[in-house]
Amino acid sequence: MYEQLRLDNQLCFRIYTASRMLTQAYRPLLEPLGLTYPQYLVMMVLWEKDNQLVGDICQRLRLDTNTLTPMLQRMEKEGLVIRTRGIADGRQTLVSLTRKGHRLEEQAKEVPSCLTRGMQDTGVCTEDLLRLATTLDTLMGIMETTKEGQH
Amino acid sequence: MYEQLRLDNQLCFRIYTASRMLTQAYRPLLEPLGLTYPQYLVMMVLWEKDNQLVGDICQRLRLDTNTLTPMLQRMEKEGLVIRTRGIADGRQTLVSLTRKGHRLEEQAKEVPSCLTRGMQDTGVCTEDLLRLATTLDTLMGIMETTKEGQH
DNA sequence: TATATTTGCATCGTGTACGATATAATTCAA
DNA sequence: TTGAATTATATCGTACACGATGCAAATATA
Repeated sequence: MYEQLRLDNQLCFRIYTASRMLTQAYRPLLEPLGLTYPQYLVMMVLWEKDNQLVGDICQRLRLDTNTLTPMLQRMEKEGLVIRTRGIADGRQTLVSLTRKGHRLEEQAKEVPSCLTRGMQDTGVCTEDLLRLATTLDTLMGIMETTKEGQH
Repeated sequence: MYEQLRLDNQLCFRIYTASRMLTQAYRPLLEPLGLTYPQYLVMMVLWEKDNQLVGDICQRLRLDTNTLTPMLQRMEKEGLVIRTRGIADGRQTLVSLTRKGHRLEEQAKEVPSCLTRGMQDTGVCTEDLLRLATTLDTLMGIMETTKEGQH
């Protein structure tokens, strides 16, 4: 029995599980909006700035086109976005919000607080969560650079 | 523009991205073993204790049978585990390591240190990572209880 | 003890993730 | 300027995740 292979010693398993649990926590809040969690992320990117290229969204969410293209196609079918071929550069695809997609922001703005409310008075202080965010940013920065080192 | 909908303010997005990046970091280490990251988790559970029920593994990894059953079937086809119907209780399925599955532990024991080595001298101290783990545990504990409150 | 309920697992359908490959538009180079 | 590399997306195949449903074995109940 190797100590380093114990599940409880795996930071990665914690992050993996926390990620799934958070997505599940979002589900009941996003279902009324007709969004999955990854789609909600795309919408946040577009609410921040409309009319973005597929590549822009890829960069922002750190997802590749092989994940985003089908997702955007589903969102287009749902009437949330429109995909138009680039005029200047014919290879590009521009993603824009529809009126429906824009309106959804009003409903979505309640989602974050709904999720946070459930965590009030439960022992996690804001300070802990800020530190969590900072450490994750550091960790991701490292993984970003070590990944590049492999090329 | 609602401040609470800014992507950079989303703790969940950080955890979601960190989880994907970590899985990607594991990939080149696990590929020689013929394992995906979720399969590696199953193997860790079985290396800790052989001959476990599907339900035991589900509980440990917080995954449902609709995820694990197909995964275990693939692993059985790869010759890593054997699934046998429970004798005492005919509904149960017992998952056991094959000789090949056992042997894999010897190779796998190098994986965690390989991953950690790349992070040496990069600014994240062990203390930060321990705090990260603690906060995540607290967070998951909260989500566990608030989820139950919905029933 | 016959039937209703529960339990443990499997199956199905949809939506991500992601490596690999394809394709068309653009740019580079000879 | 024409063919070769590059770039921006798209498509394909495989493997998760997970809600919903199915099913047989076990248990509870009348």
